[in-house]
Amino acid sequence: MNVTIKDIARLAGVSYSTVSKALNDSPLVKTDTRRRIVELARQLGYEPNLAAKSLVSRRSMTVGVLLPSLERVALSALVGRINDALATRGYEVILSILPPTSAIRLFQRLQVDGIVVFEDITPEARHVETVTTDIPVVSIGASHLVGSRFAVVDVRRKDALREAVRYLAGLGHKRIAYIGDARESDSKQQEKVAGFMEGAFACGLSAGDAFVLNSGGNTWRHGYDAGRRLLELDGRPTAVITGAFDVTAGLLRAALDGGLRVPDDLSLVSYDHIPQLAELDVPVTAVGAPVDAFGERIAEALLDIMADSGPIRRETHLDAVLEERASAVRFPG
Amino acid sequence: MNVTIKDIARLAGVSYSTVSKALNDSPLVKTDTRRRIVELARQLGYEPNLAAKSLVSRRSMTVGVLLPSLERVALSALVGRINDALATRGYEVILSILPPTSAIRLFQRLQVDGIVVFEDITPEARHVETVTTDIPVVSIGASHLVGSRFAVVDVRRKDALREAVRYLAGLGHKRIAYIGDARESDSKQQEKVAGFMEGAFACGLSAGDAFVLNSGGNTWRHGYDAGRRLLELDGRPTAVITGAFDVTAGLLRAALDGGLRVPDDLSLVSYDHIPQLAELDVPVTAVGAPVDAFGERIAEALLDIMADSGPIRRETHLDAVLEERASAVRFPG
DNA sequence: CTGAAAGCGCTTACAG
DNA sequence: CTGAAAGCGCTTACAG
Repeated sequence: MNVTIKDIARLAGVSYSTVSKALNDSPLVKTDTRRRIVELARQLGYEPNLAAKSLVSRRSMTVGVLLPSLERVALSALVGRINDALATRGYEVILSILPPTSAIRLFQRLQVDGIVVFEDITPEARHVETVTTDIPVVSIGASHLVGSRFAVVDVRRKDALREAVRYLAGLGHKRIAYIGDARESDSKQQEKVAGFMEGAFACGLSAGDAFVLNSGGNTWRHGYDAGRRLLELDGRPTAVITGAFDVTAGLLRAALDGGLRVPDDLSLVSYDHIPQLAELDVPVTAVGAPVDAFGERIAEALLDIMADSGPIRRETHLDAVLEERASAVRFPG
Repeated sequence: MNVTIKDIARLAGVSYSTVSKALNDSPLVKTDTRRRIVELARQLGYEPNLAAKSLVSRRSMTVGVLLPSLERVALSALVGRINDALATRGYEVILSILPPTSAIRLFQRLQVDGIVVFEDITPEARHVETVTTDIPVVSIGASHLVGSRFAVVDVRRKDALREAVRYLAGLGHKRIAYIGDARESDSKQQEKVAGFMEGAFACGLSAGDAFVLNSGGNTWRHGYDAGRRLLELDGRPTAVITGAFDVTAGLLRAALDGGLRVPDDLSLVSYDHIPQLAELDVPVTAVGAPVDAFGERIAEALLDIMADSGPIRRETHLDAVLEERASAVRFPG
């Protein structure tokens, strides 16, 4: 059997309510007593029973994160940040890879205080039956979940892509390609494509000079494959904007393997704003919401709606930031 | 506020203990009453409070899985199987990517009934302080966790690799390479290398004819990179054994991209026994513990030690199975 | 500053 | 077959 506050109380010769207070840093207990109790708890390897705590306090101090997989680097990074941000506020984070409906049900039973949903990777999930819940939910982008206490935190993707085009055009590039997942089923990917097109139009590029190469997905291998196709292209662009970190990594590898010099032969700007972009073979210029801020804002949004007990809906859109690195230069370089 | 059994009881005009029994399919309650209560619960969207359940029943019906990431396909597949196997027995599975010490502490607080640990991917974790727990733990391979109720479930990797060599030698191949993560820090990878060497020795291959190409890691890109190196090799092997699914996928792509025909120019056998191997560009012969059985055995081992209340330690080693597919043929083909 | 009491939502003997 | 009671481990007014 596990150690309980009653065990500690018996050994310390106090009542167990005093132990409870001591362990929760209540000012109501004498410093001396508290120290003794805390030390005893440590020695006994006491871990509070979250079930009991949550039952009486009506909060579990637990947040559930529903995610499709950890296959994308940028996603793993973001989950890590969310975890850190919530841990700072004393929340535990648990993950589930169950289908949305089951995951939400599990989270309800566990009485989590909040839920974070990544819709991003599973467009199929849209077909899943709608789940309604009173638990505060933060969704990254839109969601099929209908909650009465609901926030969307998202990145201004369009602006990000527009900014990337403007930046490269400003460096004198006239032929620019967007390479990323351009499947129509995923609205977020479509936003990036739209932003790219708008940016190209605004910069006076013609349809022939600014074009989209659909990688068909956002993994390393999609990027690598797209990179190989890029190498064989007639009239290769002088600059490329990639739609996600893993695509960038794969494409960069393909380009370097193919004998292309980056940035000399090809300038590169990547969507996703994570430190890993600086650690690639060539440090890559990033555009997007910086992951630290992104994770922080997700955590904040969740804590916000958790603090509020009434129904609430809000949206936060993070501004894109472009961070210059060595991967893009003036053309002709 | 969420719906509780008291709410249901009031609306149904019965005591809440009757509701509890009805909802738990107790034979002590009249079929008629039960049906009425169950229907009412459904209508109200009742979800049982796991905290309360776990507090009184002393079991949470929850299993924690501690994993470093979901980056490897074979690992994701295995986690999925474990989840299914445990769900069948009524257990919920929650994941954590916290550092081992923190994850175990969280699982203790959540009062999970069992823990599954994947040591595999993080050799660094060995340096982490040892964690002792009374919660039943199943580790895939050895672990730095010291529990009093502990089981190891693992694959006979050596045998698997030996079998792969024997199979290819039996097909007439004389030059065979093992390509996979051969870093010395990871004992599991070392086992595969050792099995390969033993198999080569037993089949009478010389050191020049059977060699190891260290991919330096087990991801797709490690496999792809190794595949490119393979293409440039003088005296290329006629058959290759790869050490993990993602390595196989990357290497196969590199080989096909490089103009090599599989299996005509190169026979291929992959470690890891997952259905995804059949879905690659060329269906690949697998050797290892079939993932269904693997997941099932992990779940069984955990349920076993969970059923037993005393201290217990046991090891299960799964036999490797070789499943023939189109990727390997007789040499000269 | 400390302790006794009530109660969180549930299950499970026990009595009827 | 149904209900009243005790209790799981904890927190939190409330009394002292």
